[in-house]
Amino acid sequence: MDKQDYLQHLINAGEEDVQLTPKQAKILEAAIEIFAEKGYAATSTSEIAKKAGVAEGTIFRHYKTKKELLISIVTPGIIKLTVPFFADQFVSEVFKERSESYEQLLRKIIRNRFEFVQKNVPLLKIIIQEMAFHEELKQSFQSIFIKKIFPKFDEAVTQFKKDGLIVDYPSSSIIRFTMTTIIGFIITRFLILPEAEWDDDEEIDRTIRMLMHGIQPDS
Amino acid sequence: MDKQDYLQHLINAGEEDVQLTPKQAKILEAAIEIFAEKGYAATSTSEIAKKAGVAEGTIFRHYKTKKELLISIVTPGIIKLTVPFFADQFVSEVFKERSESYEQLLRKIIRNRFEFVQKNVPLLKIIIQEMAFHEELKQSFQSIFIKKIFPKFDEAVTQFKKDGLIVDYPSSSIIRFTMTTIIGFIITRFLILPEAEWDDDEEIDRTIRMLMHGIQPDS
DNA sequence: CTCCTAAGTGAGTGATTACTCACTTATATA
DNA sequence: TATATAAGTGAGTAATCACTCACTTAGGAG
Repeated sequence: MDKQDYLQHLINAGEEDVQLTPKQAKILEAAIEIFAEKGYAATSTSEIAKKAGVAEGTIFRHYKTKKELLISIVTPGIIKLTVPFFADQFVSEVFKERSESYEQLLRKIIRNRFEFVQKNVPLLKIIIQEMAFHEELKQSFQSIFIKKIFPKFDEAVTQFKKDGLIVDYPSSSIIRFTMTTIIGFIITRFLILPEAEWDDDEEIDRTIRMLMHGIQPDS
Repeated sequence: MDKQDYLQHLINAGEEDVQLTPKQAKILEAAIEIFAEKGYAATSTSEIAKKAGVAEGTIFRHYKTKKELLISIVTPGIIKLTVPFFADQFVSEVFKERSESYEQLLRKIIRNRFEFVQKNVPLLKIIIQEMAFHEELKQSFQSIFIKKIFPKFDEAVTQFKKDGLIVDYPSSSIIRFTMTTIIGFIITRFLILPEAEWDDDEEIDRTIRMLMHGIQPDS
């Protein structure tokens, strides 16, 4: 597989849940739940089988190893988490419509990813946890980030800087600050303090406003 | 143990490395390294013993269980990570010297924690990873945050708001934004992209400036 | 009905696991 | 010097692990 095909292959992986046996779907469902709760290494295949209501051998009929099961969960998960940045219309088009501001773009991104994470909290937990320990997963993500997300972000930021709409710092710093703000909010909202009372619309709005204007009073 | 003593007991835990046997120190050292690299659940006690150069039984002479070994690493780690917010002079005094701004306070915090993390990257990895799976650890941290960190932060933010030096949003939003910015930077710097080229002084300065003034151009 | 293949099963296996225990060695105190 | 206590050891153990395999069941093609 050459490098051109690599990302396409990854993307296709996002749709591979089409031809799943009912029992295979149950296995994935159970594995996601338990991996998220206890972590991959602390989860036994017998436990997954029990929760999925299948024999332990059935897991290995579909996945050669326990690790292959993890990968078949996380890799499509990474795709789905980052796919808005793949879709050409998402960043580039928004960026081309000059009427729209960087602030508008950020609002779209944060709302879009907020809703995705809301529906996929356990998946996000697994991705964050297991990327730290499995080199292949980290590299899948890094590859996507470097080839797809960063260039588009960079294109937009560079243009907005040129137009004098955002501050003239290095793009890498602006992108890092932007992403940690958005990701930090989403992680706080769903992983760290999911049970606090959140006015989501208000908080998204304030987060973007602080990102754009900082925490000094309006001048 | 009543609740008053609880935090004091946690703080004392930070100094318990005084009366350590040489072999016990080796065990802790080895465990920190391997836990950080492979995760607690994927690490065997035989592996720790081997790396520490001791017999496996020696580990259980000092720690009743493998989990007790983890706790005796992470709990003091949490203390050391958060202790600047305990120390009365750190936040409150800075806040009382009105000549100093919120920006100055943030610079002190970010520099101080930057240097601590720099010297304790594996420890930070373990804390982040294992808090997700061990309820006691999560609660230790939450207890410290709610009782010690948040109130002092809140006191400072409220005063600065009153003085018109920072924007009049809810303190919880300002604190969340401030913390995700600082933590996001430190995690990016040491865990996500440790091998990138960083001009640390410049980047700390820009991070605080973006935090204070946002990413719109200077007005 | 006869193949064929894929899906599903669960008892079985060798390796590894956290932890124990009877024992030795070292240190301190009386 | 005698004695007690703590530190250190490593062979041993029951439990659990990921994975295998001979087998059954189901469904579709000829």
